[in-house]
Amino acid sequence: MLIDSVTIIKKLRKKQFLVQQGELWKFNAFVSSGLVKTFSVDKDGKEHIINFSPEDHWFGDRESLTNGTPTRFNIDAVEDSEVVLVKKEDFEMLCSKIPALNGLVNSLLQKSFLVSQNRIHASISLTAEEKYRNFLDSYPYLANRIPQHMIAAYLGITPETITRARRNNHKK
Amino acid sequence: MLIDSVTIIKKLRKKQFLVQQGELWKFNAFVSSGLVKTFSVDKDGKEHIINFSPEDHWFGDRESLTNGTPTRFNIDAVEDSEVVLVKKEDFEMLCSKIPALNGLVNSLLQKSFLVSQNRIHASISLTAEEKYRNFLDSYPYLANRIPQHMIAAYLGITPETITRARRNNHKK
DNA sequence: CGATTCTTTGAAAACAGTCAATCTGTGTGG
DNA sequence: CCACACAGATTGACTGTTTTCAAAGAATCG
Repeated sequence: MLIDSVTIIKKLRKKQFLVQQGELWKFNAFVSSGLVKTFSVDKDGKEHIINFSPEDHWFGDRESLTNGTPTRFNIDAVEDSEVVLVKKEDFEMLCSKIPALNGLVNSLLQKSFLVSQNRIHASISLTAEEKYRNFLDSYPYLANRIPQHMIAAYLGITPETITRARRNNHKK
Repeated sequence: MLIDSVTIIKKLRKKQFLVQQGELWKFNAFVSSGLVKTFSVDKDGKEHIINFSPEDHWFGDRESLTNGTPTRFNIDAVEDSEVVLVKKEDFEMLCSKIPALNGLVNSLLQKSFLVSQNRIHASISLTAEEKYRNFLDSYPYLANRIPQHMIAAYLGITPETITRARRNNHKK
């Protein structure tokens, strides 16, 4: 089958890297099961999480993919996962043979953009506590799959602050 | 001409609203001259700026446009501006008559997404001072057109913090 | 279990926000 | 052209939130 011939199935164990900063990223990627995260590591060794991608979500570094520049991010598995990779050229070939794919890509891109915009809005208008509660509201199905320190790294706050936010929330 | 027949030219004076929260946003919009900003106002009356759009940039609320929901944002003019509006239906008509437009839309969307992602990354990994310097580096041509308190509202920090960042920076 | 990873706690320090007053510059109307 | 008003920027003192650090406590997993 056409699609099968260009897909690469890859199993990742928890904590296994799919790509590391400095490498080139050449795929459109899809999580068929599990959960992967995209993150950077700063000079102090701290992780900053750009994105969580659970099953049925597309992911990858569009910047590296589009511009051919080395990626600034790492991608690894939060849980044991299975991902499907399609090389950029193969994906473009698919798009030309299956025009409807373009619409799909477009709507995914649009959704990603809206999600990003909401995250920005939360990021500039909420307190640390509110950011955490907002995360729980937005991703209730993820909250219990992701360790607290990773949620902290995603929100740009510390794990301790989350602990304290929970304590406060409990009292209410 | 085809395009002329569907464009609406609108002049905005500084501080004039183009749309306010709660209304429906039905356009694809382009700044031909000047500078507009998209922002929310919270319960304390504080502005949070989602985006600055200078000349030659597209803007609008894609969420309201796509989903037909009332917009959560306001858009007004930072400087006297001229904007070009194309109604959603007209724009779709143009897209069907000029297929190349779809590619343009897609690449604009992709660019917006990458910009958003960088902003998120800055937002979760930098200190207030670093965010300000990063803004100056990223948008040197905007920094002197936008009052400091608006840059603060864009970065999610206070104008006073920017003043102090400048003072520190000067000493170096 | 034993080891690792994750979370919680408390105390201190750093950071950024708030508030109120002052200073600066700009533009407008008399 | 001046004077005044207004918006924006700066300052300093203070407050409050968040981070940092180190230690101890859960929880999880091989």
